[in-house]
Amino acid sequence: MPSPRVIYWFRTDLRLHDSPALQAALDLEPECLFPVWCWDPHYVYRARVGVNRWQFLIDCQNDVSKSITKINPNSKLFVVREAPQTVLPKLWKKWRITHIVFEKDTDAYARDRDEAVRELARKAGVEVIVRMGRTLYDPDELVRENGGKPTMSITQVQNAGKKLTIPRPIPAPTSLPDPGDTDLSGIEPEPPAANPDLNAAHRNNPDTTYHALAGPAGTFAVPTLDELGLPPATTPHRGGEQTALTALAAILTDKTYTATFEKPKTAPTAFSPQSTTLLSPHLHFGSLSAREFYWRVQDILSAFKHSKPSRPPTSLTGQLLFRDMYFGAQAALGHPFSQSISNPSCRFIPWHLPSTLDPTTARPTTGRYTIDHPAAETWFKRWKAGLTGYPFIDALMRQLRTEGWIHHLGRHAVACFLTRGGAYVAWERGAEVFEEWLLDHETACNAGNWQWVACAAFSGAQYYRVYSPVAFGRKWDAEGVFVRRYVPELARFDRRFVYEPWRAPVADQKRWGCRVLGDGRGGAGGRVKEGEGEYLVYPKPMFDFGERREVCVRGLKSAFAAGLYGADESVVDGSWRGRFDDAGEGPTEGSEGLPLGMAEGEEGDVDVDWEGMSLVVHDGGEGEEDVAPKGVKHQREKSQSSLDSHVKRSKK
DNA sequence: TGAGTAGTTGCAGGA
DNA sequence: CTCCTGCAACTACTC
Repeated sequence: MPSPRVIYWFRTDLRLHDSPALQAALDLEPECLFPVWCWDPHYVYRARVGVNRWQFLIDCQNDVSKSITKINPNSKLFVVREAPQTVLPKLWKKWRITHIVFEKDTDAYARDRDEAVRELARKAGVEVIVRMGRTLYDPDELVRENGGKPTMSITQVQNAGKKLTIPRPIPAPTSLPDPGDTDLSGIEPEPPAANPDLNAAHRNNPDTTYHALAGPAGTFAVPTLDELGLPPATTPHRGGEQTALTALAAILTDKTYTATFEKPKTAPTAFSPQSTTLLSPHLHFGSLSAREFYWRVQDILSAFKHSKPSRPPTSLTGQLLFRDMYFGAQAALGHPFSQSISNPSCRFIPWHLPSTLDPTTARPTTGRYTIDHPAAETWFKRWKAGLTGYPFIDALMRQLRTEGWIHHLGRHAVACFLTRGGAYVAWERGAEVFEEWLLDHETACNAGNWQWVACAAFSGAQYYRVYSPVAFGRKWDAEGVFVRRYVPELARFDRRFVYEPWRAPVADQKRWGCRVLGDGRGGAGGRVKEGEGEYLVYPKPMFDFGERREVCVRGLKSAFAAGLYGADESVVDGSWRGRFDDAGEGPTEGSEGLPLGMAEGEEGDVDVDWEGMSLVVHDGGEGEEDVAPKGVKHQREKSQSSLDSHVKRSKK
């Protein structure tokens, strides 16, 4: 029996600590170990990945490569620039590989990819070894213990979890075998088709990462943003296992914070520092193991005697259980989990801007949607641009775009506003924007949380509980420090008006340097001349929130009464229209409609553009300055005194 | 079984 | 600061 020659295939497990799959590779006692990353065109062109998430991925790859080299100077992360489905068989042959080892991934695309690789390995006589390390539980086992059903509530996860164990973390290896000869001569590269490129809008230059299989210098180097044709990242949040472990250690040093953490009590307006751990991007890329996080928190809880520790679901460990819940839901439902139509657990609600489905696959891979309602299209564009005219919403959207992370409750506020609490736009439109901009984008968690907030699935049923774009932010940050930081146009506004600047008298607006005018087309940082003065411009609210709230609640009420789900025949074939009357918001033109995904109408593109997209609001040589007024504390403060009925509520 | 209760994260007003 | 109520009223879970 010859000694094993092993490819360890890194994917979303960019770490050396607590990697059961890496351990399994080492347990083979291989003659040589090739740590490989396949630069997958699916991620480069077909997933929505903004520049900040690319930066985070590259950080993680460089860090894990450095860590490998530290243990064995002859080794590193070998980035091979081709699809795994085509390049791995060539590597097996060339490098005389006997085994391929990787971490299990239950994402819908990953399952398809890995199944293809397994089949190719079988044909090539290469043994495949897979271990789960991405979540607390193996999602398939969690589903099995949940009666084979998708995990749709935290109670189900907790009950199913009782029959399973969360493995203790395993230490990082202290030695790694040499890789073998990594010669690629004779291998025919197969560069991918770049079209469609869902990330084309981000690129200044064409992507060149596929020009050579082992990179421009033939060194298997991690590609750069420059090679991707992308401008520099704007996020301050950085990736890498070392960064993650340092951040985790710093958090756990504060035992009271760790043991008494209650998510709903953390402020979405805190930004320096933020009120939560910001470890989610590391969980996504695997630069931190969820199990390592879980057990290190759990051990602190066990020893904590000062006061009552928090418990799931609000505690830190509870946050990890929610992650497993979404993974379990996706593991059971597959591709339909991240879409509305054909998703059996997603309540059907006739949102505006529905996805255009690919007729052959019934999946929304077209990247397009139907503009059934022109105003909704404008609302969606303004929401994405951070120009809704509601400062709290705009601050969050600008923070999301520039930094790649916003607090969970901030995500709720903007998601509610786009869907059931304002614009009545399909949650998939919002999920696509989050996919593009979030560092921690995780298909399962993103699709799941959007369905939750939109009241389409999970615990989301109390649709009459609507986040106010004015009151919610003010509850946490009465001074508006957060809004002033991310919407600097309003930096000088009085605290009474910073969440609703359109109410400020014109004389005050002028005194504070910003006029509330128009619909945002001038963009953030636009200016207007009036008389002697020149002022910044911030848009008026794009709709009356009180009115929209009423319309949305009525729409949800009729959708709940109809009781339809995404996989119902009438939803898939379009005959659902007959079940709604015009009282509900939505495309309700009667029973004549085409199937929803193929509805007629002008088509929109997900890469919306709005002139206000330039978010950097520095102007005329003043340079960057901290826009938060000096001396303002940014703790949680409450104001109940100045609520002069923020937006009128109309009863139609 | 069916009634009662709880549900990580609403708002406004009040004690 | 916490807790309560009315608003209108959904679903899952428990016993």
